[in-house]
Amino acid sequence: MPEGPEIKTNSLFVNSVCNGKIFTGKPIRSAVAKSPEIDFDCNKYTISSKSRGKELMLVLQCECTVCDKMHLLFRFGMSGKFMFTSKEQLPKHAHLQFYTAANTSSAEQCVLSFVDARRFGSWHITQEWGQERGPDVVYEYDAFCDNILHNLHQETIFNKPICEVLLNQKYFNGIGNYLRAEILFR
DNA sequence: GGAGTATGAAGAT
DNA sequence: TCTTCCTACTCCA
Repeated sequence: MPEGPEIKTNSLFVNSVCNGKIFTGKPIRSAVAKSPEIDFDCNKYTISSKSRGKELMLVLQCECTVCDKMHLLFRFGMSGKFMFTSKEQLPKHAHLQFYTAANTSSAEQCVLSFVDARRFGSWHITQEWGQERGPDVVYEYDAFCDNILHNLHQETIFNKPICEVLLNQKYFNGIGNYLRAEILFR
């Protein structure tokens, strides 16, 4: 699933389902996950999201003034996605789980989870976007264009078949195999 | 039941 | 440039 548009859609989805919700407790990591534990044990926090190319940033914001925000950078690999379900319907392959507080407006406890069947995806505790990845074509259109126009003279990068150039994430952050195929076909 | 396929990308050669 | 990580699904004998 996940190339730029799907990452953006996932980010909008997270913001939609988490709007007005309070989350609680330390996020739960599955036993087989390779990405780090999240030491953010907060009684009441909110979750918001933003995206840039193939990366999605979750922001955990504690309601108290004592705790700091925590930023988590996600890459989705080949099969990553976010889901929001009841605790009872937690999907298989939910490798990082954020639980809503039980006493919020909805009666049952819900879970925002990062689901990734193939486990090629990852998360990192950082607020920096990937250093080797270029601007987002939607959210940073001018920077996206400038980045390409100012580097077009670099023959080792751009003097190649366009089907190879389009996969260079330093300039086309968010383009993957299916998008380059669609773009070149059209 | 086995072979082949899948939207990523780090690490080895 | 090749290999590896991993699961789910389709197709075929």
